Amino acid sequence: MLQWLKEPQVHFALQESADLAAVGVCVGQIQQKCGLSQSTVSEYLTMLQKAGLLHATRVGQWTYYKRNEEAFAALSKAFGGGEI
Amino acid sequence: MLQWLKEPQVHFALQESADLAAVGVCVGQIQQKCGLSQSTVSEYLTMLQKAGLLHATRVGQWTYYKRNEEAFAALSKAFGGGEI
DNA sequence: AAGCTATATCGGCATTTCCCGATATTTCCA
DNA sequence: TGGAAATATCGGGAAATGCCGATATAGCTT
Repeated sequence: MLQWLKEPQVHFALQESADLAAVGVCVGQIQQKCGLSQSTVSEYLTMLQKAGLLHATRVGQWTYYKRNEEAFAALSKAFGGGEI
Repeated sequence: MLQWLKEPQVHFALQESADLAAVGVCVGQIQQKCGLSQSTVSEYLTMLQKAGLLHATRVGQWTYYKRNEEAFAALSKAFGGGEI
């Protein structure tokens, strides 16, 4: 799921006038792709957002999620920096 | 535990003539330090070894575990290299 | 061989995590 | 305003994980 969001243009069909890379991908699209239930996907994305790994934007009835690359860079640094 | 094994000389008393950095740390020492049961520690170390993160060396009645830094480097690279 | 020490494996209980359906909430549209 | 669509939250069953004591195995030492 996180890898899909790394390159949304590659993995998701674009939604009307929405710019996938800029605004993100909505729950329904991800749900459809991964095959889990709507509640599970929503829950999961909410967790990742609360953990700081994703950024959520509510637009109308949709919530668009996209990666917070800074958080991933920090994680990467933690690994590479010998903290683990 | 993995962080302790990063610098065994710092976290463990050396055992007789054993070179901690070279051969590793035995189960008993780790168990004593982390406070979990012998079976739990052994089980955990075995898992990490099977996962490729640790290297095990049996010497007499002791099994010495040390980090497989290459595996950690690969993990770090996976994070930093955009695979995640 | 007998007994001791260090480690490994097994069976099982307690807790946590995964994932779902049902329901609530938010927002749009007729 | 009433209803439909998208998402969020709740309650709970199933599966996985954490950790333990008991027991098995391996390698001393006498």
